[in-house]
Amino acid sequence: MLQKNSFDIYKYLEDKNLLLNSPEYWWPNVGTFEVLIGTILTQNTSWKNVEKALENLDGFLTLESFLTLEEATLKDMIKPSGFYNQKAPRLLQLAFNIKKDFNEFKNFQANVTREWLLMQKGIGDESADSILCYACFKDVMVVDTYTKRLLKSFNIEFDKYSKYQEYLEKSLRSNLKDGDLNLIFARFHGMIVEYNKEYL
DNA sequence: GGCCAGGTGTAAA
DNA sequence: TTTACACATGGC
Repeated sequence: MLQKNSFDIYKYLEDKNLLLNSPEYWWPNVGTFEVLIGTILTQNTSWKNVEKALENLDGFLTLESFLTLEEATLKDMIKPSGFYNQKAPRLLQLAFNIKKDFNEFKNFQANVTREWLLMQKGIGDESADSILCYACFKDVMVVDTYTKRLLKSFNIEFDKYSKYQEYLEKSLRSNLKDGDLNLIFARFHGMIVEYNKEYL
């Protein structure tokens, strides 16, 4: 039996023009500290609720300004995104550790590793990869609920996150090795999300 | 009113 | 190593 590879799926999604009216990157404000906040706030939470929280955080979405927030204030601001009692201290600890280990956000972007991210409380596989892809522009493919649901619709399932990621990245790396892989992975992820909203 | 959403950490088997 | 559960709001 012939099994689809991820490049087949990529082309299938491309033909549907799912990102026709979207900016280059589907995640808002890529390459900024705000991406880290959004990544943690959206854990098991709809993006609509995250948007409300991000609006409340207006003016505090840089590393330096975020670090001036009191935990109680932050909890109140991110309340719409849920799980605020655990997200608030985790976000502050993350910001503190970035300051401590990298001093500036741009040094974090250039030098952070997946291992460093996974040591942070509140960052697991998916959040680490979202940060690497959308905040640091690394060539990494994010695996989320949408991704798994799409693959399942093609009868493709794995038992571990890393196997999903390997499946997704492998044939794109070999077929599109001369392209901007970061942007390709980001758009692939974006198309997967839009496909879910439209068809699944 | 119940179920789900762009997961993660922890405790118990 | 796997499984179960807590975390919490807002939309449908």
